[in-house]
Amino acid sequence: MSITMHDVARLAGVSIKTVSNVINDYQHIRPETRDRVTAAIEQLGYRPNLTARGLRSGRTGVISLIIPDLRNAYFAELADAVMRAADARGLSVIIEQSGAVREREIGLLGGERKQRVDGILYSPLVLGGDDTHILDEVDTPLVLLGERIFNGPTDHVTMRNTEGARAATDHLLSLGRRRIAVIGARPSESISSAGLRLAGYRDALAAAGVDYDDSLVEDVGDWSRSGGAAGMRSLLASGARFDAVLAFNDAMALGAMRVVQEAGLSIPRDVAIVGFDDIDETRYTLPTLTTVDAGREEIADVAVRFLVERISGEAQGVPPREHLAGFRLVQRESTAAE
Amino acid sequence: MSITMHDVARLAGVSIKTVSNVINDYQHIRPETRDRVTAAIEQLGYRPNLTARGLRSGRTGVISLIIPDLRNAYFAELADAVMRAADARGLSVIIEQSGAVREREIGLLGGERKQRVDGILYSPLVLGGDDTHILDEVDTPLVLLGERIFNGPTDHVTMRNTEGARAATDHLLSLGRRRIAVIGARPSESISSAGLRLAGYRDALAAAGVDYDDSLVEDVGDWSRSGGAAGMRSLLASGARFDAVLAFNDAMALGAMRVVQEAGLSIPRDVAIVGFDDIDETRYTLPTLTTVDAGREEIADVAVRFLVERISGEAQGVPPREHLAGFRLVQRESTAAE
DNA sequence: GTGAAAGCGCTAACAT
DNA sequence: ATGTTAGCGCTTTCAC
Repeated sequence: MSITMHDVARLAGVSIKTVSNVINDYQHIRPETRDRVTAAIEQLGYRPNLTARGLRSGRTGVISLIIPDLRNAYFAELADAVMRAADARGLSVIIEQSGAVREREIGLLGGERKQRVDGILYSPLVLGGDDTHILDEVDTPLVLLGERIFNGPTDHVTMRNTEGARAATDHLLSLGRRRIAVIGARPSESISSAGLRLAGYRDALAAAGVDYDDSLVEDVGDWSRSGGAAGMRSLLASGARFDAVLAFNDAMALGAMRVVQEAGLSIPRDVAIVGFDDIDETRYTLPTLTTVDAGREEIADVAVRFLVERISGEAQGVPPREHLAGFRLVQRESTAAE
Repeated sequence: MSITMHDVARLAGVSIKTVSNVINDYQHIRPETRDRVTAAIEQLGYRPNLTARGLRSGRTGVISLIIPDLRNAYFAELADAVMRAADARGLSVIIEQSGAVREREIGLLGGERKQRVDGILYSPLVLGGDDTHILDEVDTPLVLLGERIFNGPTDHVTMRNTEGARAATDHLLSLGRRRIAVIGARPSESISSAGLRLAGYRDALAAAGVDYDDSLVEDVGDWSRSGGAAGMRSLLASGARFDAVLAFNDAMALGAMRVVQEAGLSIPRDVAIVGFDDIDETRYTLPTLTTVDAGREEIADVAVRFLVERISGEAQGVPPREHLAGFRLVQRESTAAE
């Protein structure tokens, strides 16, 4: 059916080994032989069969990215960054959505399908520290993303959650705000985005001598727009007074922003708002949203690099690495000084 | 290294063919033999090697989805829908981003990488009708999405752009609005989302006896939030009077909405707004956005089905099919009656 | 510097 | 109903 190395070899009058050598840039080939082979490849429009190469070499040239949901802007942007980083190294990316369902999150690590990939970038949302052992049983190279699991058996790339939240809170404090509400806290969790960000918030308050008031801290189910909206409604209904809000992600910040505006309050005059993630959208809302860019690009670049180093064996024997990406507070209208 | 069929066969005391038969649900196997093999598979934790199967069968079990950019919410949601549809059929999806760059859009159809997939879902944004011949040269099964190319050599799944835009315009007219601005038009293009939607707008105006006024029609470069914002700024600066806006996608609608609000106008009182696409976000903005759900799920389902039928040969000889998904006007606050 | 041949793990003829 | 065998297209020893 399609053109194989044999066809090329025949046309060039060489053996298939020589064709293989040319394709793989083997050094010791006589230039004229190389030219003859190259010409034959050109003439026939030959393309190496990646499946056959994969069977022989054990590599597929594909990695997978396991995330909760592409409809979540943060993950869509992470996926974009990962695909660019992978592309730069000649890798394709299969995206698998776990839907933040525990069984799927675990199942995706074990199924047949992981056979199709050389390595996995794994961003769990449900799995926690108690599940670390699950990673031990994965024989495919894997780089962990996020903050659900620390000190696992694999490389890990994540962000400076605590420092980022602290910087965001410091910023609000610097505007003279003292009653800073939080949306998205999960007091029961310490090792999670929520827990780490809450710690940063508390650090900043403590350093400024402001008391922590848990009536200002909202636990919402879903880190979505509607979750943020619900959190804000609950805050308003509680009668608590506040002059600023730190939402633990941008989606919640935007949901909260809507409710604040509906309530007739002005942003930032009555309530200043800061989000987290720096999703694209935050530059176009009314008002634009101050947020923390937690280093998505860097996370993607380093994660892909770590994975490639594990796949190639370059990093063989190197103990699990941990990389914390840099962050940056992006100031926009939602916290503009008057 | 890993467990193969031979290992299973040896343990079960059968030949490797029998193991293959069991795995592939071949009918005529004695139940006890099947059980023995199944037990051996279980015991060894055997997983078939998909690469080897792929080499042998010529199928990879992977399809690719070529889209402009995952950071665009419409495409992120399309990708989500496609992945669900593919998942239901046991297929994995490789996403490739063209970045809406012509060379990449064409290049992705030809490179080595397409070898890794059984079929392609192709959603070009730059390629046009003049490029139809490019599709002729693709030997991999391909289903075309979008409205850049019609009557091409492949199956095509798209939406009812004209009818959707007409319904949206009819809705605005039914509210008594007569000066309906358009954002996102491209008067030079007739076969494109912009052209088809503009036609629907004009149809509705004509049917209602309202004159078409091209000072109300904004051509913006980018169908993004910032494009929509720029379009609205331009409209306001022009001094044109309008009491409604039809934006040709939701991102532009949201950008325009921001500018309208900044200008101190009320939505929907002063200006009613309708978007197109029904991205998730439109349910959470302030006000929520009336929009056209153009049948994204249906598009994904049908496209994957068409592709699978082409890959399997089921649809061999069937001439290129065209499917137009149903649409639905989703009424929300941005066009609420007072 | 190049060729011959083995075999990656599987499926599909063909046999039995 | 099950076993034998021959490749799928490539890379990789090992010769020469």
